Amino acid sequence: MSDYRRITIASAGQHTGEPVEIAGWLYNLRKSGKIIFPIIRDGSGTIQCVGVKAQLPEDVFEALKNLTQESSVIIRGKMRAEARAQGGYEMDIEGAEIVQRVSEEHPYPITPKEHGVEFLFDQRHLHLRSRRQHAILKIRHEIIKAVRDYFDSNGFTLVDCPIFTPAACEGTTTLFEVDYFEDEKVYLTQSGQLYNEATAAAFGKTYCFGPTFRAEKSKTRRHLTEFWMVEPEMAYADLEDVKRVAEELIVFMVGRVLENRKTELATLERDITKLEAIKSPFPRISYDEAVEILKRKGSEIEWGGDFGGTDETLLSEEFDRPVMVDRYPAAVKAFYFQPAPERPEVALGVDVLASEGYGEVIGGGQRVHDYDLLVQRIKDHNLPPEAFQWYLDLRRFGSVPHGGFGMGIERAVSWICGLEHIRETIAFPRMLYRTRP
RNA sequence: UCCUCAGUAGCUCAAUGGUAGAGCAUUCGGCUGUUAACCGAAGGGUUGUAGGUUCGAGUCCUACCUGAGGAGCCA
Repeated sequence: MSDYRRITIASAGQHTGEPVEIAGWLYNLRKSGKIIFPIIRDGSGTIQCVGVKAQLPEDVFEALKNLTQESSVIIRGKMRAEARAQGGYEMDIEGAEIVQRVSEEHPYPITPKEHGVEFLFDQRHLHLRSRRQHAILKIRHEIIKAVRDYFDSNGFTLVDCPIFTPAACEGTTTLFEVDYFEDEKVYLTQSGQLYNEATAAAFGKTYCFGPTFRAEKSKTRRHLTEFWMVEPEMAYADLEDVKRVAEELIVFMVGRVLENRKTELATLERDITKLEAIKSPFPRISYDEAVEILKRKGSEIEWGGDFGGTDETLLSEEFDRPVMVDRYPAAVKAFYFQPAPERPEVALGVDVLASEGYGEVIGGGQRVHDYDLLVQRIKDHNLPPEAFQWYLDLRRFGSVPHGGFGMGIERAVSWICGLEHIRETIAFPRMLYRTRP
């Protein structure tokens, strides 16, 4: 058996004519009396193999012919270019070793036919093996790698933030509470931003990347209760710097996916031209202009209100690439946003709305750097000042203008993949009514 | 939390208030180029739960459970 070199299916084209073996699982099997066509997947791809009865030992042929879906198997043989095959290559079987046969008493539940959402997500641990889910998670991986490469090569230092946090920003109604030993309660983080402001003053440019938890009873195709967010923060930066970095990041990320994940995008039947349009510069409009556009398009929005999901969709329809909306009314934004100097009723915040109606993927802006103003803001929002002493310290000891943003990874994946629902963008989604498997 | 819709075989779905069915999956048989292969046969059911209306309920009514879509809130 040592004559056969182990290869991945993805590299099949580099090994035509060589004796090789692939180790994987039976994805599907078509058979026709004296010839069988097992399709094998190994995590790197799928390939159709061909077994001819006359050219194989009787026991090997029979074992393969009666193999059940998702049984693990090692196939040995030779790779061959084949125009008729999907992917362009086919493997002629010379031998096989069945590692574990799925029993017919408990067959693999996910058949090649259609299934409902509830069933598939109950079987999520197996669902991940299917072509479509595999493609999505490969693209997710590519996006995360691109995000990290972007920040790492632009002078940012990764400094991760705590998951357990004391009750702090934006009230406790959307926080998951956790018992922390005897008498103390802590909460699962909603954002690393406040901590990022501390690390930015230590490192200049930082980012954190980790899970985030929101106990919102949101039941829509855009929400998870546990999701991953990347949050950069920069010292000596203003709103324009934040917008520039957000735009560069998105362009870089989309470019990487187009460059390295064409196959996966094709599996998802993604319209590539929509992604190719995502180039600098992005349109930039103010909140005031956004409200005008929305009113013209029939929305009932009034100045001072936040955008609803349909408003975001209406806005993004106006553009072929993401649109940056800045200078929101201060009242709808969090306490830490810096007010516009010439017009304090608006905050120096920016949201990036993805194209094709996917809504907000990035939210951020410039933070309050003045001590007295921040104290006032904390009071105005009825927050307990004692909880923010360390945060106020940052305005005592060398305060500088600074800012950053957060990007939800799953929303970015959903948008780039062109998905209907965010639940497919993470291996094991946590939603309002789903915590299993 | 609110609004709308849906729960029937392992899965996807049919079934005027009148004997619960098909395709896929599984098993058996056939087929040397199949592409969600195909052809023949078999097994597989407390119709989400609890009440009610009716001679008779998968079907009509009530409550509950589970799920889906949407709203609000957000990334």
